[in-house]
Amino acid sequence: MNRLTPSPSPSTVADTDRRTMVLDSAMVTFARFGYRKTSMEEVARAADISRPGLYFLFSSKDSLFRAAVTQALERDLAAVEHVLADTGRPLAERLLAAFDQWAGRYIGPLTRDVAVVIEDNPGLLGEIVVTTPQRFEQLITNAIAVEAKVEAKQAAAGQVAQTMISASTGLKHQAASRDFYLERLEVAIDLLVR
Amino acid sequence: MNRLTPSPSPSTVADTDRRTMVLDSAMVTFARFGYRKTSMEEVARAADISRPGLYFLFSSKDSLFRAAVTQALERDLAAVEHVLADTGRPLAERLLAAFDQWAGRYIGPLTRDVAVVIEDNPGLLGEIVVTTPQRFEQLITNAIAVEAKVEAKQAAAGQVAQTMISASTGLKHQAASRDFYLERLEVAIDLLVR
DNA sequence: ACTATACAAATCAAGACTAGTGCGTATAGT
DNA sequence: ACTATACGCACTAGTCTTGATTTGTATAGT
Repeated sequence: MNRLTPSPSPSTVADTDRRTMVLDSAMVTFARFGYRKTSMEEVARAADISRPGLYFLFSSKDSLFRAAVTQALERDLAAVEHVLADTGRPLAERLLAAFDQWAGRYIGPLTRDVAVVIEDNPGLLGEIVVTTPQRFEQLITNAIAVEAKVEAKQAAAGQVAQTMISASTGLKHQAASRDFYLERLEVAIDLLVR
Repeated sequence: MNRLTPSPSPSTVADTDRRTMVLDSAMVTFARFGYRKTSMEEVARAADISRPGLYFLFSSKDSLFRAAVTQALERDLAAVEHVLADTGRPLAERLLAAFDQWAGRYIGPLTRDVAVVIEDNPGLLGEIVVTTPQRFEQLITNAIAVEAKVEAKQAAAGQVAQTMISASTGLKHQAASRDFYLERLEVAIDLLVR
């Protein structure tokens, strides 16, 4: 029906890039001012297109926001998957990098707003905000279970993953900087997968 | 000068109890409606004294709130200390009980408000809200260090304590019920002090 | 060592009104 | 496959007034 299904038209690739780029700048704008105080005018200006043009790409402010957040989360999850797949590196190292992609990069003074605007609008976003963390947990659990040699440790992989995620969540609230978050989380990971 | 210094008068004990009881009901009222929307009239009514009588005991709304929060935190910390001191019980068990006193009991639908009203008014409360958690961390660290037989584990006691607190903080945000919090934290503690 | 009553001053909630902003759509043009 | 312009509708922000609360204190009484 539209660009969600790949079409043979020659401009499809360019169109997809357009949407992607618009969603990127939209996410930044939403993060900066919050959902409510961000106008479609501002999003359009940031994306360097007209406001009606924006409505041509996204049917409403809601759906634009959902699409922007979905893209961001999906991208993060893909990065997490990619980092964890590099079995050449030690497990602890991969886990730290995975958590950094998932949460660490949203801790600084500016980037924090991204996490905030997502957590502030669960009603608008629907199930994405609950399913994506679940998929993240599954990825972490698998990465730990695969590495575990003893059976007992394999069974505990889920518990280790959950504890690690709780520690990460706590640190997200305690940490003022990405570096602080990473330092503390590295310690936590070492304690939990040793 | 006043009741902060023990006086030889025969009514001193009764006075202290009065203040204590007033502070208890005040804390409940503040938690229920928030600091701003709680009137001195309501606090007085809940404590079953007159409003001028309340001003006789506490010079202002600010100082009443500070005193109420301080007493609650101090009591929690004392309970934590007491639980940890019972060296007859296994370490993991004592730690779980300690965290339950510190955070777990403030997770349910009603009790949550206590934690919220404290976190919502850091400006009014001053340094209490930062020093008390530090003292809690110290208590946990000591409890772990004392138990550790190997030197290496003693050195890591601080790291274990910090990780445990981060997990607890994360769980406080993830958990809807006290039971969920306790189940997950028990797992975390077992993983960290095994 | 309080209670009951009262009071000035400050703060706050409610209502009404106005001006402005923003969403979604339509239309004409390129 | 868009841009430019415009329009109706809803909603929000700001302003003002008015009435009610609330704070802190004072005073008289027990």
